[in-house]
Amino acid sequence: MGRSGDLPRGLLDRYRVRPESCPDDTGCPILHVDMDAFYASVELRERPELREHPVVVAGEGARGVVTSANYVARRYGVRSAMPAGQARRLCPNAVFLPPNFAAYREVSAGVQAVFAELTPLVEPLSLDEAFLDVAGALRRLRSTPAAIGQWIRRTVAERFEINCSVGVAPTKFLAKLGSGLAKPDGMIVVPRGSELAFLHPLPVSALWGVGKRTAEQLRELGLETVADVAAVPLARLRRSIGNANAESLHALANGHDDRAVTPDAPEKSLGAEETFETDQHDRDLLNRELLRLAERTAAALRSRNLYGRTVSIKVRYADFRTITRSRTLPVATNLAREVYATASALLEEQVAPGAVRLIGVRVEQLTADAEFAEQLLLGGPDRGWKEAEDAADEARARFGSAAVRPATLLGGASPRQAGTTHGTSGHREGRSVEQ
DNA sequence: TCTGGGGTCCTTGGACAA
DNA sequence: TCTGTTGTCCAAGGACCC
Repeated sequence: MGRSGDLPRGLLDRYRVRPESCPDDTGCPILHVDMDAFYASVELRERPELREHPVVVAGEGARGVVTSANYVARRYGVRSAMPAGQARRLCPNAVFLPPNFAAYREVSAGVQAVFAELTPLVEPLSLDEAFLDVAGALRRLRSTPAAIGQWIRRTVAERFEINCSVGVAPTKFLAKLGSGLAKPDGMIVVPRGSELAFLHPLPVSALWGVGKRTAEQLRELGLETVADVAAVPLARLRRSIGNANAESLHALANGHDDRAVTPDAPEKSLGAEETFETDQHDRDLLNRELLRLAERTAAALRSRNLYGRTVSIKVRYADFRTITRSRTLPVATNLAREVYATASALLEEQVAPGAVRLIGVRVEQLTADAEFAEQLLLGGPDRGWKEAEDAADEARARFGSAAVRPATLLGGASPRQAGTTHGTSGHREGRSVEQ
């Protein structure tokens, strides 16, 4: 995907792969594969009669947002991350569907399996996109990067009835830009040696890490294009946007990006959050919601055999002001009871009363090393809780997630609308169309 | 228009130890 | 003993990504 919506496509035709021509892909081992309008495309597999209609996948309820829209809906101005109400006004005849993450995960796993047929060097970024490094596979496959890209596009379309776009380049950043610019259903090769010619006409928003705020700051410096950023003295950039951001943008703008494709990056944090259908003042209700979110987060930790040391809560007030408060525990945990106790204490001690629209729990400083935590638990007062939560996980696995719930949650309906809960994958695709 | 949910990374600033 | 420096950890917030 990438942020391709505002990029000058006309300049890029010479990089596009066509049946009759392909740019030189020598020295371009990195592929970025990105599904087109992924969630909407998965939905259309089940509802092919809607293919020519505008279709929008959006969260239900008054506060839902668009997570995906097919290209017909995009012609009406529907964009991902747009409030669903606004999308309805723009395109009243669109078919609105609630997200079905289980289906998206299933298709995503199938697509990942296609990648695995080619190379072990696959780095998934989300359900709908991944980097592949095919350098080591070229000889074995007796192929070229561009031919592999075309094979992926053909195979994914045949097996899953979904189109994808591919960028082929010497670096990850350029491959990702390429796939975004190739959309929909296309492929772009950025030949080695053409990096700067490809990059420099693009607007600063094309750079990885430049969002709305940073783009504004760059504009204040008089920088409009990637070429401008490449030419500005690094010290001037540092003063404006900070050291790390400046160095990263300056390097990217000059075509430098030596990041490798890394298949198994460890997770740094895990969490869950919920936006209420209506703003909530009731502290008891907020506490019950914290318990529900702590349960979800701790179960996610245990399913990955991870423990976390820092518990943080997030509260968004009705005016959208957002605060976070965190506390680091002496010992890492994956027990809902401990996560909840810490979260609840943070709420009581550090969060001022007020109308709350969102509440969340997150666990950070993750480790797979259970030794220290286990030692303290064994024989200690918490040992029974660990066994109880392990048993609860087993029961959920056998009988479903509703099989085991804390007593305080029984009968206490969430103030969210029914059917809006979901798993840990809250990914939205199609940032390219956000503006 | 009125803004979800899951994440990562960076900056700033305070506390504390060496 | 006092002060300054440096490094590390922690906490909070912000920007960004999908």
